[in-house]
Amino acid sequence: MPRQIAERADLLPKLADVFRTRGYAGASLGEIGRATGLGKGSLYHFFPRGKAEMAEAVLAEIDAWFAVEILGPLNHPGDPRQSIREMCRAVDAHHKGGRRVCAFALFALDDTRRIFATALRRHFQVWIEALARVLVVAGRGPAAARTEAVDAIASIQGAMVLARAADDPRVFAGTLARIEARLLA
Amino acid sequence: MPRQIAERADLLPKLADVFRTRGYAGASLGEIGRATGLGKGSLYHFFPRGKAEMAEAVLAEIDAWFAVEILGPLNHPGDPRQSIREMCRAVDAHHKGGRRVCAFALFALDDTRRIFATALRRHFQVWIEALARVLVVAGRGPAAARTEAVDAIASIQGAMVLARAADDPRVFAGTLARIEARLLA
DNA sequence: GTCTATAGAGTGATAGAC
DNA sequence: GTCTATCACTCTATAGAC
Repeated sequence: MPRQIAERADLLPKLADVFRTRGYAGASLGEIGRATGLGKGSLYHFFPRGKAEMAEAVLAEIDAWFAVEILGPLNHPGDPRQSIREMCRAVDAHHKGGRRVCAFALFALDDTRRIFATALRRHFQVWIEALARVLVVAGRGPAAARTEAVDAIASIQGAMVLARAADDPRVFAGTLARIEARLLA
Repeated sequence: MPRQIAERADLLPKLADVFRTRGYAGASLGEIGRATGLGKGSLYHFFPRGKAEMAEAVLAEIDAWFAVEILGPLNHPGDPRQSIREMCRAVDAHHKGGRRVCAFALFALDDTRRIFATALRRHFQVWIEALARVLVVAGRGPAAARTEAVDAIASIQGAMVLARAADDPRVFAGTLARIEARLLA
């Protein structure tokens, strides 16, 4: 069947699922092949550099989603409180209410982070800076805005850790609600 | 000559190092053998159930350390502010100032968490409850103490994620200092 | 014929189990 | 050390679109 059955873009959500559940080291090509329904030939056709390129593409796609859904509201001029509300709604959607981890957080914790160091650094840096700018518009001083942004984003990541450890997504939802309340205060 | 050169207890710190840097799936027996200087035969002598038993032993050893260094001060009757200060000092030591991840957080994020679900749930639950009790002694209401404990511990975990992503341990130190200040407020 | 998407046998290396 | 299974990956073959 030589006709185009799969497109690279269609593969990315399935790849993301595998990396999110297994981690980078734990995601085997066998599992990836099963999840996508593709043989190794097809996978290497789309991603000539193999697993590393697949994970890069997944991170890039998440970043593209972030640019629209998270950074978009934050960079949009207007009511900073509205930007914060939209960010928190998007964060909840991204994490499926505490049931889905962020691949960036997952990759950051083990030595997978060395492979994707640049993407990891930029992802969180851009987010922190965008949130800090909104907090300045909302009336914080520049230094306080920066630390508050760091702490809010750290809390989001940590809430996912606790929710997964407790096997209870509500831990994430509860913490996210308090983060939003504090940012809006 | 089967003379006893290694003891199981002496292996645990080295095993912990491997699991912390590679993750559970990424930690191979080859790497573990290299780190411990032991052959596979010796490893299976000490841990008949293989890699899973090694990781269990590592988590149990961390929990034992936690019981003394973190839960000890929290459960010790006396000045709650002093308990909080000692907890934060122990947390900083445990994470080597942001340079070392917590194996529980690492295991919680991917599907390794299913293997160690009970240990993960209990680890954070016990910590949250002990910190919440201290906050009640410090004057918070029971519900506020509980949410504040959850948020503080989530922030600690998330600060490690950000510190690793930024490749800058100071991110952890800064956030931990602010967590301590808020708990003491 | 060329190009692209596919399948999968086959590579050596290495995995975990014993 | 020895075992088998599986790893990431390579390569050949092939079927259709042009």
